[in-house]
Amino acid sequence: MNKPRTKSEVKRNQILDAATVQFTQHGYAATSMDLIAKLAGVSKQTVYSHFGNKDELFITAISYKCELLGVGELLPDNLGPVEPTLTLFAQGFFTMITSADSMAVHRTCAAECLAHPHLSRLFFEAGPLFVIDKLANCLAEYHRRGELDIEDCRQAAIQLLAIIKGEQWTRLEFNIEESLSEQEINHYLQSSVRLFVRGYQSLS
Amino acid sequence: MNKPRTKSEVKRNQILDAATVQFTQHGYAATSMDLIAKLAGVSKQTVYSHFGNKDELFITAISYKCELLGVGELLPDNLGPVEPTLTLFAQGFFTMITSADSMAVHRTCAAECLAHPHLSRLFFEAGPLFVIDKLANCLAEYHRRGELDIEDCRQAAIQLLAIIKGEQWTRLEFNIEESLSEQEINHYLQSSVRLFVRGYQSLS
DNA sequence: ACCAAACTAGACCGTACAGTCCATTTTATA
DNA sequence: TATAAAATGGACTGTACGGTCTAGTTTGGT
Repeated sequence: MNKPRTKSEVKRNQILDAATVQFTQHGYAATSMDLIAKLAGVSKQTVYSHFGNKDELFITAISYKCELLGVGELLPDNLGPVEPTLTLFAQGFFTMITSADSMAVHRTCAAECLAHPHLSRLFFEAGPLFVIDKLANCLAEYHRRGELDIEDCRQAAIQLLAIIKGEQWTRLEFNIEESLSEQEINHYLQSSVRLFVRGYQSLS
Repeated sequence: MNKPRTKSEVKRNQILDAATVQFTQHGYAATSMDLIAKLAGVSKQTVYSHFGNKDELFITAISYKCELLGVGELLPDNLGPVEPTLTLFAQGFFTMITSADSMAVHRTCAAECLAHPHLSRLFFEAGPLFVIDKLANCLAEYHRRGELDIEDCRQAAIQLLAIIKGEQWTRLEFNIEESLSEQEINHYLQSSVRLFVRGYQSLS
C-alpha cells in the first residue's frame, strides 16, 4: 500500500480497509454501506464519493485483498532434491490456502461468482492459475534433470495441488468444527508427496 | 418421494419443490418467501403453516436435495481389475460432482456454512464423507488382494477423490466461462488414475 | 485570507422482504 | 350435511438497506 499523501487518501484507505474486512468476513449481501462508513470513521457520503456504489467498492476491496494474498515465494529458486523440496512446498501451500484470510476471500468470491463473474475470474487467475503455472515450471525442471518422468507438467501440477488440499480444506470450506491435528496433516502431506513422486518417478 | 395422500401434502410438496429449486439456484438471501409461494401456486400463509419460517424451509429443502443427490452406485460390487475399474469410477464421480445440480447445492451450502453450520455439516457428511468411506472400502479390497499396497486406505481415497476434482471443478466453482473439453477431461482422469495406481502399486 | 474541494451528520426516499392478521372460501371427515 | 381443519389473498407492520439530498463545516492550496 502506497503512503497516502492527502487526508482524502487516508480516508479512502480507511474505507477500503473496513470494506475489505467486512466483505471478506461476512460476504457481499451481509455487509451494509452504513456499517462500512461507520467502521471507517467516515460519513456515508464520503464512501459514495470515493466509490460510486456498493459493487464498485466490493470489487475494489476484493481485488485489493487478492493482491495482498498473492502467492509469494513458495518455491525456492534453486531446487533441491525432489521429495524434501516438494514436501516443504506442500506444507507452505497448505498453510497458505487454509489461512483464515485465504478461506474468507475464497468463500466470498465463490459465493458471488454468479453476480460478479469478473471478480471470481480475478481470484481464479491470481490464485489457482498462478500457482499451477509456478509449480508446473518447477516440475518441468525436475523432468529436465531426469528426476521425474512427467509428460504433462501442468497436469501434474494440478494433481499435486489438488491432493494437497485434500480433506482438511473441504472441512474448512464447510466450517466443520472438528479438524485434523497438525500431526495428521503433516503425515497426510508427506504421504501425498510420496505418492506423487512414486507415481512420476523415472524408471530409468 | 412418498406419494402424497391428502391435498395438504400435495401443497407441501409443491412448496418444497419450488423452494429447493430457488434456494439451490439462487442461494438463501436471494430467494424470497413471496416468490416461493407464488411459484408453488400457494398462498404465503400456507408456506408459513407448513414451514414455520425461512430458515426451517431452507434447511428442509436443502436436506431433501442432499438426499436426492446421494451418491448412488458409483462402485460395482464385484471389483474388476484395478485401473479400468478406478477409471470408470473416476469418470462417474466426476460427472456427478460437476453436474449443475451438484454444483448448485455445493455452492449454496458453502455460502451458508457460517449462518447454517448444521446444514453444511449435513452436506459434508452426505457427500464427501460418504464417498470417501465407500472408496476406502474398495481400496481396502484391492489391498487385500495384493493389487495395491496401501497403508491408509482412507487417506488414499481422499487423495484419489481430490485429484479427480482437479482444475475443472474449480473452474465450475468460480463460474469460469472456458472449461476443458471432454477429451481433455478424460485424458486428465485417465492420467490421474494411472498416477494413483503407480504410486500405490505393489512392488512384490 | 480566500476559495474550491472534500467531508460531515442526518434526514429522507423507495424498495424489498420476513412475518402477521383476518375475513372468506375450500376441503376433508364423521 | 354439519363441522373443523386447511388454504386463500391481500392488506399490514416493521425493518433493513442502497442511494440521494442538503445545509453546514473542515481542509488544502495559492
